Amino acid sequence: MLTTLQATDPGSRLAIGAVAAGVTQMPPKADVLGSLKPLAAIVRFDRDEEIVAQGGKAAYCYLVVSGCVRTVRLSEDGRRQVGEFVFPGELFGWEALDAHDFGAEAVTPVTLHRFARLDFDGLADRDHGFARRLRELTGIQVRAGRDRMFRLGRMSACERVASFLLEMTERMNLVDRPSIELPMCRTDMADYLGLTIETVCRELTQLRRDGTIAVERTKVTILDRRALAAAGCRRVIH
Amino acid sequence: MLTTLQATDPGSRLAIGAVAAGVTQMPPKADVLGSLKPLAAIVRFDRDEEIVAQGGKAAYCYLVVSGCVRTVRLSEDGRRQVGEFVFPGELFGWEALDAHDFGAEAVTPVTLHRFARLDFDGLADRDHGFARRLRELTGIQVRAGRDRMFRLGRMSACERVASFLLEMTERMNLVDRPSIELPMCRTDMADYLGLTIETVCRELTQLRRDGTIAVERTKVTILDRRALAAAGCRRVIH
DNA sequence: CGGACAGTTGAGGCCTATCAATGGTGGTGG
DNA sequence: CCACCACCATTGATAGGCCTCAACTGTCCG
Repeated sequence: MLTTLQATDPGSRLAIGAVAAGVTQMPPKADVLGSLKPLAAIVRFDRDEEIVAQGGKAAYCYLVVSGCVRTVRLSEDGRRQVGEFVFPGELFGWEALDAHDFGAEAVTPVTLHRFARLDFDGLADRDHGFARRLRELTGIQVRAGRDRMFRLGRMSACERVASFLLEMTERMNLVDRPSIELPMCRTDMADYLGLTIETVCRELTQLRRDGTIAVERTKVTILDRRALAAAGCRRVIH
Repeated sequence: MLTTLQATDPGSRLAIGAVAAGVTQMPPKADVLGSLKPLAAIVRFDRDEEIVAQGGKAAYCYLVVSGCVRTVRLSEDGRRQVGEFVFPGELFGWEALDAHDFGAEAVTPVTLHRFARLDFDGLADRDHGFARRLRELTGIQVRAGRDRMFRLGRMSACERVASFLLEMTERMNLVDRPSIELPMCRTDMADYLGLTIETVCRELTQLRRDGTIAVERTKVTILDRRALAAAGCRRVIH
């Protein structure tokens, strides 16, 4: 509406287009926490272990050192939504209010730095740079959330899966490499994308048959990145 | 956040349940901006007027004084996603990075306070309280985004519409009153909920036939709040 | 009055969920 | 070492929810 999309130079238009197409922004692997590190406890969790409980008191937040974490919400009737996957160098749990609205679980064995939220806020009060980077991080997180909103609200299954694969290559810093090892199982992918496992499988198969990717269990090789980026338009004819 | 709200009493667990059911949290109508107000410019926009362009440079952010604003993303093929509706007392545009990933348009005639992002950041540097409230606001925004994510990814059309109506009564501070005047048209609702206008209509009709609500154009009266809260389970049998 | 527009309702089709069965892999214990 | 089991992934058949296309109504406004 009101498409006076005036201007904003041609470039930015394209950039947004890319985002809308599912290429989500990647958080900078900044050491946001520099001066906080001495206060960190190192904690480890096994695969599928619960790190924070949904509804649990938000006493700590975490920085992923190695491995992969998922945040999850489970509704009473068993429906499950994965909020996000968290990769090394990224934070989670710091934006909670009093309680964690999403739980967190280890997708793979993980090593984490754990910070007391009190220390966290204290540092933000003392250190403007830290507070500023925190606000920047906020922007990144909110933006990522909006990308996912578009994906869930307006993308077909095929597009969701294709954009997911592209997102993962970015998130895992493997843009230049064709092959990625997905840490999460199909169920996690499905609950992240708002689909069923079966549909995720079928779309992967479809992309494989098209010669766009190769799949063997958790390893996905992107054979044709351009086609993957364009994927999904096949079925959505407007 | 971290505001010694550490009273994770039994209630908070329930609260999460309610959130998962689609009752989103309402941002506090705090005057977050106290000391910034002198720097604000007052701006007005007519219905459907563009306030910030999608992809536009993020020079300003806004506080809604009166009226309602929607944030929108438009993809190249015309698909549209409404990111959020912004009501009086709430901010938008402050979390942008370099450019606005969503545009903003006036749903109704609106009056806004406009702030330069630079002033905004400057104040955050000087005023810990402001910075802290900003972080708190972040948490609220991220949480609301997650609620919508669950809605878009895991809720049926009926549930989405029902939870939307409940969200609006909360957002507009009309929880106690049965009748609300929705400021937005069906198209906006549909693009917010990831549905089509027709489906939104049909679900409203269904709720009306059930005796749960009464509808006349933009005015919706909630006849049976309990039934509305439970709505949608009808079609999702697990 | 007529035209534009938002909202509503109906018919039909597609996309995705559901139900079900099979194949493959890893772990465990005989 | 291999049988067995549990679990994940894949594929097929079918059903159903939501979208698409279309027609109609009511309202506003020139």
